[in-house]
Amino acid sequence: MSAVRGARERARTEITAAIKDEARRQLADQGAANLSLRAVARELGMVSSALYRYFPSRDELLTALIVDAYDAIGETAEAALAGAGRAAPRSRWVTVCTAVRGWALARPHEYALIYGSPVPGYTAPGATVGPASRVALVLISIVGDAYRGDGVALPPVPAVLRSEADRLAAEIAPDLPPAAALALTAAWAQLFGLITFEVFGQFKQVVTDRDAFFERAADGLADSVGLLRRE
Amino acid sequence: MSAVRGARERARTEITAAIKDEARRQLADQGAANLSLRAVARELGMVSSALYRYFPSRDELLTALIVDAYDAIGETAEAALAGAGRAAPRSRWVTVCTAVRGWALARPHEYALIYGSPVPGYTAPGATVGPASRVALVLISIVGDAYRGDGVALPPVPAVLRSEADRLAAEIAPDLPPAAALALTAAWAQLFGLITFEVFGQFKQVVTDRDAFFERAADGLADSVGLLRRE
DNA sequence: GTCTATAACGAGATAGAC
DNA sequence: GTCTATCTCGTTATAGAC
Repeated sequence: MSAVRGARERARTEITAAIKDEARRQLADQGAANLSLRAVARELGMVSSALYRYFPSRDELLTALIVDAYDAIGETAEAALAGAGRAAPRSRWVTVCTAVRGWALARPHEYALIYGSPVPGYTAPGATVGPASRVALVLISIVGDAYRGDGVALPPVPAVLRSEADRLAAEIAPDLPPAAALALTAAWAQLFGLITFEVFGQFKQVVTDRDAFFERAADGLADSVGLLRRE
Repeated sequence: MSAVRGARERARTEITAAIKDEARRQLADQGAANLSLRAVARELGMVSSALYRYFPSRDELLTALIVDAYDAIGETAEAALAGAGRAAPRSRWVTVCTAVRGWALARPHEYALIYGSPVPGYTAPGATVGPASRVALVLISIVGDAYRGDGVALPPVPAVLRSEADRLAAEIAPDLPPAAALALTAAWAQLFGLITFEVFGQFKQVVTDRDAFFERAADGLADSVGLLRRE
């Protein structure tokens, strides 16, 4: 009984994975807006109605792909942080940024799914919020370490942003000073600006040595969140 | 004779504009990937083949929309710069950044067309390159002014990026020091990172006072390109 | 010459009967 | 699950109105 249950579960997992793999393949040449359950089914030799046993709608399949992508890029960031060991916060920052960029360049279509244009007619459910924040949490932890260590220098928060900065710090990083939480939020968006421009081709005929360029820019972002340069 | 020619020209211009307007409307609820010549024609009471008198293909229509969008955001930046008069470079920088952001927030779908995910199966022709650089040119001119004025402070360029920075400066801003050209390119991408996160909803439930947040972040970008803070 | 309309192609999606 | 009839699409050829 439980062996049967186990085999069934295993088959279900495998088929679910196959569906997502095929859907990811179609993301590449059709785009998320044109993801079609029927086409996925056809390519897998199934009939479209069979897919509904695994994903109740196209939107649910999309959500699964989005969650997977956020998880994958988040894991990449976490692994890079773990691999950076006891390096200085500034060095860990650059390592993590570079790893995130590497993931994006290797999987441009999955990157576009989570950081590109919203899919028309689709609104992300709450289930995507957690996975979506994993990269940010890694960045927060690095800056948090720095605040318990070397010390950090940041310009003061202007009066109009005092309450915003307080709220931000309270919600995302209670152990960070408000000025750092504010700077971190901006740096987070700016990091993905660099990656997006590269992945989406805006640097074509502009930046040639993109590895070095990115590392330098990520280093600059470390400045903006107050991570001290190694003496 | 020339009056007839004039009337024809006028009609042609009007219809071309109507086609683009309708296409833009469809961008909003269908997305660029699903822009349909037939649907545009139908909505305009024309037959699809008639559209080919105005746009030789669907991709050419897309290109026209992209060029229009780049031109519009570029003109917005140029107008903001002109309106900023003789203010300090740092203040002009923030003004231009804010104007660009304002355009993007007012026209999220056109923004997505030019700074969002690439349209599958479409490759932008060379004609988009010029309009695409107008915002960057405005930013370059501001920093250029600062270099002829107050003076600027930037960290030195690392050895690996020396030639990249030299080439960048030579190509985009011959009157700027290489370090500034490098920093400007990064700030350019980072600026659109901030805007993209806001337009695409990544700041939802994260940043609440987005006006003040953006102004502060744009101010930080001014730092990163070496514009001096007003004493 | 400039335009619009009709009709058609090949490909693909979709809805429903079976 | 399968089949079919009916939709969509981009694009082209062609004919005729102004």
